[in-house]
Amino acid sequence: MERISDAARRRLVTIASLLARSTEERITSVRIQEVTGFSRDLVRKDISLIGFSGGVSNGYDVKSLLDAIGAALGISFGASGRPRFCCIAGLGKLGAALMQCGMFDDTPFKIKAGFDSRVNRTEVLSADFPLYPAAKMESVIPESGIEFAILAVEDDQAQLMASRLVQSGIKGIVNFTGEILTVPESVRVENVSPVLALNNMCAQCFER
Amino acid sequence: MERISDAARRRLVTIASLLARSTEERITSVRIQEVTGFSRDLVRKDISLIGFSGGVSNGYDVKSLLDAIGAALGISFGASGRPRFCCIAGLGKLGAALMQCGMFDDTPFKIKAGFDSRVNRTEVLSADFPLYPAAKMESVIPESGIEFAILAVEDDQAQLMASRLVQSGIKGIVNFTGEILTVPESVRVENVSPVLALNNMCAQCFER
DNA sequence: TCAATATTGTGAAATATTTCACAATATTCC
DNA sequence: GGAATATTGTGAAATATTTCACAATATTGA
Repeated sequence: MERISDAARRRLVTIASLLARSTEERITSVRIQEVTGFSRDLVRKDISLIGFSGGVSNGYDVKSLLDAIGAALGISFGASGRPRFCCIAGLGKLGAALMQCGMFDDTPFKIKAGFDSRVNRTEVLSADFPLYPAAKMESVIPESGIEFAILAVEDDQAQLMASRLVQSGIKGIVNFTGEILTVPESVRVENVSPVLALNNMCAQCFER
Repeated sequence: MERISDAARRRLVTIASLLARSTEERITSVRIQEVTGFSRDLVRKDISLIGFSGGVSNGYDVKSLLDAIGAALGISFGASGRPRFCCIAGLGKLGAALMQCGMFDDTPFKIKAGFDSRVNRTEVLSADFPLYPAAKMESVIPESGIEFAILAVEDDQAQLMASRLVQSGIKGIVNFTGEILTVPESVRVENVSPVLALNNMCAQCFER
C-alpha cells in the first residue's frame, strides 16, 4: 500500500471525526467536500489510499468507512475504543479548565494524572485522577502507561517541562503554550496555541 | 514575487514566533532547523520567498528578519502592533479560562467581548471586557470591529454558533470544539481541539 | 425495463513542493 | 593576510501532491 502522507492522514482524521458524528447512514465524496472543504477527488484518493472500497453510486456506508479509517490509522472514536492514557502538565487556569471541562468524556483519551510545579496547586484542586508535583513526572508517567501530554504551563516553563515530558517517555505533546517546542524527532507535537492560530489566520487574511 | 503557499506561510509564522522570543541577535538556518524541525534548505527558501535577503555567513539579523516576515504576512508580535480585536463565544469552563488566563496579554490580539447563550453566565462572570448574551452577537461584532472569534461552546452548539459568527461578519474562527465546522470559503478556521490533536498524534504514531 | 443520472476508483497529466548542488560571500583562526 | 570554514541565495532536479478524465457500476425515475 502506498505511503500515506501527513496531509492525507490529517484529512482522514478530520473525515473520520465527521463520520463519527454523522446521523446519516451513507455519505458521498461531494458531501464530504461540502462539509470539510477538501476536494471530492482528494477525498476519494485518500479513501482509496487506505485500501477501502465500499463506495457505490450513492456514496459510502458511514459506519464501514469509519471503521476502515480507524483500522488503517489506529484510532477510534467514542469511549469504547482502546484507551489512550494522557496527562495534563500545568494546572493553572487553562490546565484546570481542560481537566474539568469534560471534553474527553466520549473519547478514548483518559486523563490519568495532572502535574504542576507548585505543590499547593496540586493540593488545592480536586479531580477524578491523581495530581502530582512536577517532580513525580519521571516516575508516574512510565508507571501509569501515559502516552500523551497536554502542556498548559506558563510560556517560560514550556520548553523545560516539554523536555522533562520527553525524558519521561511521552510519545506526543499537545502544546497550548505559545512557545515553539524543540523535541526529538520521535516525539510528536501538535501546536494548539490560540495565539499561534490567530497569527496563522491573520497571515492568511493578509495573503490575498 | 512568487506566491507563498499555505505551508510556507505557516512555517514563516512559526519562525517569526521563534524570532520574537529569541534572546540572540543573530540566527542561522541551521539553528532554525534545530528548533523547529523545518529543513534548513526550506527555511532559506521560505525566507527568500518573502524577498528578504540580509543573511551573511553568521546568519540572519533576528530583528530585521522578524520585521520582514511581519511586513510580508501582515502580522506583528508583542502588544504594540496593530491591534486585532477578538471575541470569545462560549463562556463555560474553557471559555472562561481562556478569557482569564492572560494568554493574549503580550500580543496584538485584544479580547473585546464575550458571548454565551445562557444569560446567567454573562451575569455571574466578570471580565476586563463586556459580556453579552449570544443574541447580541450580530450587532456587537460589527460595531466593535471584532475580526476573529474563539469558539469554546459545547460541541452540539458549535455549528450553529459558528454560522452566527459568520453572519456577524467574523473573518476567522479558532475552533476549540470537536466539531468539523462548515463555513464559507472566505472565512478561516483553525482547529485547536485537543481531541482532534490527540487523534492526529495517534494516527501519526501508528503510521510507522 | 431502460435511459438518464450519480458516483466511485484510478491511471495519467498537471502542479506544487522540497531537496540538491554550488557559486558567492562573510567569518574565523592561525 | 590568507587558508579553512560556514552560510546564504537560488536555479535545477527530484519528489510529492492534486486535479483531471473517464471507465465501471449503481441508482433513480419514467
